[in-house]
Amino acid sequence: MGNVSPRGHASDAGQAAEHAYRCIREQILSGERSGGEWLREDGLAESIGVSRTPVREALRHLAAEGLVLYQRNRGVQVQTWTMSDLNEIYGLRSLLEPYGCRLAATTGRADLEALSAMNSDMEHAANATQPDLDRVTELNNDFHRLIIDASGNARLGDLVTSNLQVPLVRHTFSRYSRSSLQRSMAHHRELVDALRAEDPDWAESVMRSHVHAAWSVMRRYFDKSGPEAATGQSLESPNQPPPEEAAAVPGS
Amino acid sequence: MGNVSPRGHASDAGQAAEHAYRCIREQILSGERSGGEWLREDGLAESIGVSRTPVREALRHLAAEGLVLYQRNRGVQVQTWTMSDLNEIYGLRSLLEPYGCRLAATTGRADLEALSAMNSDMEHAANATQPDLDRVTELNNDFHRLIIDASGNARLGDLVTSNLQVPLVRHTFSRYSRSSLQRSMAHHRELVDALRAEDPDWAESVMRSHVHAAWSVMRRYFDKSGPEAATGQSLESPNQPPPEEAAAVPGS
DNA sequence: CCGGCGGAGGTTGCATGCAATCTCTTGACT
DNA sequence: AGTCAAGAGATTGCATGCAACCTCCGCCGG
Repeated sequence: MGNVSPRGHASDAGQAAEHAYRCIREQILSGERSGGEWLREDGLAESIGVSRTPVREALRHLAAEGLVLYQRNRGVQVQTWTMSDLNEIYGLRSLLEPYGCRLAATTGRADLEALSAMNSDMEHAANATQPDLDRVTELNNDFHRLIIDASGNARLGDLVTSNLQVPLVRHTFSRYSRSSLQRSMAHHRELVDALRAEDPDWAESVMRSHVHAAWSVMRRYFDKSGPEAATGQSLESPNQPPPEEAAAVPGS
Repeated sequence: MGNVSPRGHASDAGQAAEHAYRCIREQILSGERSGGEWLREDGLAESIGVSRTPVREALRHLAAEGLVLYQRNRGVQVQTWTMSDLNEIYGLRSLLEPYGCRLAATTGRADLEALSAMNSDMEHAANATQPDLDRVTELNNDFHRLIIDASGNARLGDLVTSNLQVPLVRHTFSRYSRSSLQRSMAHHRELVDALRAEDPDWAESVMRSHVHAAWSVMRRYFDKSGPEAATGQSLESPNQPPPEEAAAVPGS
């Protein structure tokens, strides 16, 4: 992520506010902050080393992105993710990512060399005796980002990264079975081929399959483990505040 | 617009901040503030009657939505809209709105009575000897909003209203020819029928046609008049004769 | 035992003050 | 005349203080 939003509407504020925003966002996305947890302005300000003002701006920004829940005069808490949220987000991603991929195939603006290199690195990291899943995740994000940027529709990239982000995806690959992981890699290779062929239909189809496959993995995992695993609560301290019923919602 | 965002992530802040946000947003969307215009915190604060702090928060929010351009230590200015922006936004709307409409047809959660009533009102307002285009615009927005809300995907509505808004659409109907306006009304009636039939393909198709038709009108107008008209600069004059250029819009 | 009430503690909401940064003008120098 | 530089003015960035509000606990009355 550059210091400026892709389209250049530059929602980055001053240094302190921007720093606070990234810190808090990173903590939420990484699962360091569990769903439902209260984010106190004072505490965050002290831990980040700035005053409350930039922290407030960061929290507002995160609220606009839907990562935190704002409640007037009460504070903000980390958003909790239900099965319904997951379905909403993947439903939209399965629409937008293929669209971006289709556009990228028609513009031919994608850097195929870079994409190929990422895939190689990714496979290397995934197939090692001790797979480096964090590295895989990072490369995967970059891969998707590069394609969506190549679509030429800057708002599309903004939408996906700002409004359709879920903490879970950070640990997505730790939930993939070996075969699912291999299929994901195969999808990536096929995507590059489709882009090279400049075949919009092909590219779109592969990407749609790719997203749906990921969706399936998440759904299965979510069903088994419940929301608390998804929000990172179960990966936290042994004793955490009462889970606040995050309620498994009947799928949409 | 309720005082709470549809999904309930409640990005509404305190009274002053929320009020400032709505004031400024309204000024931008209505075209009262022209593209490129600088928005000074101090001036806005005084005109709204609050201090700079809530104004700053409002501006940050608007920056996240892409309505204003933030530049560090320099200030914010109203976003300028190019043909490319228009295409990006309508490209995404032509994807998301039909999707929402499809979902609404499957959930059957749409209030068909209300939609029908809106259509009647809309036609009445449009067919009067002196068409009330502001009223038509308002009803049209409500109509689309209701459908997208009925999709059951709350994020979808958020995305469209928060990230895919353009000042132009406020005056969209003043740019419609009589025949285009009639077609738009016909689309609306057909949409209700498709929803009543609970036919996802039909509903999706009609909505896609509907958005593409609007896109075409905007593109044509934009080409002729240039961006400065789109940002509201040229609409300041007291007398606004409905252009009524008899443009036979090429069907999608 | 249960429900309503009031005060204390804690947290956010907003206003204000000051420092940092940018812009624009003025002036001197080449 | 053109270019560069320095200073004044203006504007944002951030910190802090105080008021408003919410929550929670203890207390009283039924």
